[in-house]
Amino acid sequence: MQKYSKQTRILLAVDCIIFGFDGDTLKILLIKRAFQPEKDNWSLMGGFVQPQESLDQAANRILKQLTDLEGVYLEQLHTFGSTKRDPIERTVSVTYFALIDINKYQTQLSKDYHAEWFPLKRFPKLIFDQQEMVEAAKKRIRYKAAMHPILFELLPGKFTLPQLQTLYECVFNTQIDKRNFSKRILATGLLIKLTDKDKAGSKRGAFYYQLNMQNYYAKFQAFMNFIPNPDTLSQ
Amino acid sequence: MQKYSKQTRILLAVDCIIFGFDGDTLKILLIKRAFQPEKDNWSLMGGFVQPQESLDQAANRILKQLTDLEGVYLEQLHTFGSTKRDPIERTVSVTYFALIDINKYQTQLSKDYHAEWFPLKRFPKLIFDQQEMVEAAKKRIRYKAAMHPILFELLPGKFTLPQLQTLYECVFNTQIDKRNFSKRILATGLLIKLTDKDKAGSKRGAFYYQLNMQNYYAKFQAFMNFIPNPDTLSQ
DNA sequence: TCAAAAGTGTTAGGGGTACACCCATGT
DNA sequence: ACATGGGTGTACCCCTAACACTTTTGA
Repeated sequence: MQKYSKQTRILLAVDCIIFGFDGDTLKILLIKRAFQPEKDNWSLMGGFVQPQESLDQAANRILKQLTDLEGVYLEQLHTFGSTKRDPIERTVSVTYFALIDINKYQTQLSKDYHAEWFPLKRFPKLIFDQQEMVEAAKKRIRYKAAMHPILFELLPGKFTLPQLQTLYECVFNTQIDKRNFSKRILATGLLIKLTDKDKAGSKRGAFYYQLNMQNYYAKFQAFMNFIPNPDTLSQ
Repeated sequence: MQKYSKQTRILLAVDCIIFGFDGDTLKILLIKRAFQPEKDNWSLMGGFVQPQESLDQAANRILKQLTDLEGVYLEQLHTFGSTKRDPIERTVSVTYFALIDINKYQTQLSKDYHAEWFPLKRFPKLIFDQQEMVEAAKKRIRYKAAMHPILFELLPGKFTLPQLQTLYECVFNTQIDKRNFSKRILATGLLIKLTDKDKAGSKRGAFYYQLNMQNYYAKFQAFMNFIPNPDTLSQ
């Protein structure tokens, strides 16, 4: 027996929801689709899974194609497989979301794909069921950021507390008291205060911080309190 | 243009991690694989995705095939797609986990598939990468149960507090003080105390409770406190 | 009457939230 | 000098965790 002979093979794609933060607003990176159907309409960056690559490899390849970035935070989100998603031919799509430092993004690469950043609160209609994908990604990022320190992936290596707070406020669409916020964040031991300041945002300037990588990896499981002394809750 | 002509189609399977709770131990339901490769070895229940069904439909079909149950808690977990997972032919597997009331499971159906319940702490070696799938499911169930009242799906309609506590202790592999546990659980408003008792577990008997479905649906988002007044964190 | 599990209340401490003022600096 | 955003401390309250005894009843 060499093959599962009677079974149907299906087209498999990967679509990436790419998040960035410009200091003010959470954004997603969209492209103009280059081929039919829905040519020239706004779409997530995606591509078909190739025979010799894993899903994670496909996602990384697709992300690199558009952003030229490697080693960024990329996590599988959900697989969408309703039979009519793509009108041309049934295609199952495995979605990933990426968190990138928007400053590392090379603007010129956008041209090849006619890519643009759009605020998460106001972006164009997307093809197929991609609207639903973005919604799922938004939920997941909130969900995860509520318990794990993933939002740092959206910031440069050096950042200020006001920047970080704005990011949290964006993601959770809420207002946070800065005194409580800084206490809480600093109490995690995740941050190292640097000696220099960012003078861009104000006259006085705000101190830069960077991640304490030891604590960061150790505490990635973080913030849980429903169950006393659980065995593991990580991931 | 009628097809994405140059792309490779891939075999797509669904595998289900089926959890049950017998009052004492968390268990998973495994079958003896009926065909090559790995014939007669222990495996998750799975099957290929058919051309005219969605992934959710495939998962429900597969679950029903083995358990005859419908409408049970079933959630997509993760999609496994390394190229060498299945030695015969590349197969991407979308995994789902199911939480079922073990009492509703019809033992006789097991015979067709040579199915058996195994304690999550000690189950046989599984085929391919299914060990990893079970690990992922275990993590996910803990993760989710820490914040959402999903464990009720593993219990019958009427259950006692000691039963519920044992279940939590199993899932999180920890010991919980019963006074604090009952206070916390009852404070959620999710439970309705019934007038009759379960006399099976003790001489005195323990009161039955059932879910308050209004509150259950309303509070499914539950237990979060990192961010004050978040917009939404549901899922 | 004894063993085994169910059920219940109090206290102390820590963490969270609410809240207001001073500081540094560029214009 | 003043406007703008950065930075810090305290008090109160609630929630959590720790902890022990009584009740019921079948054997």
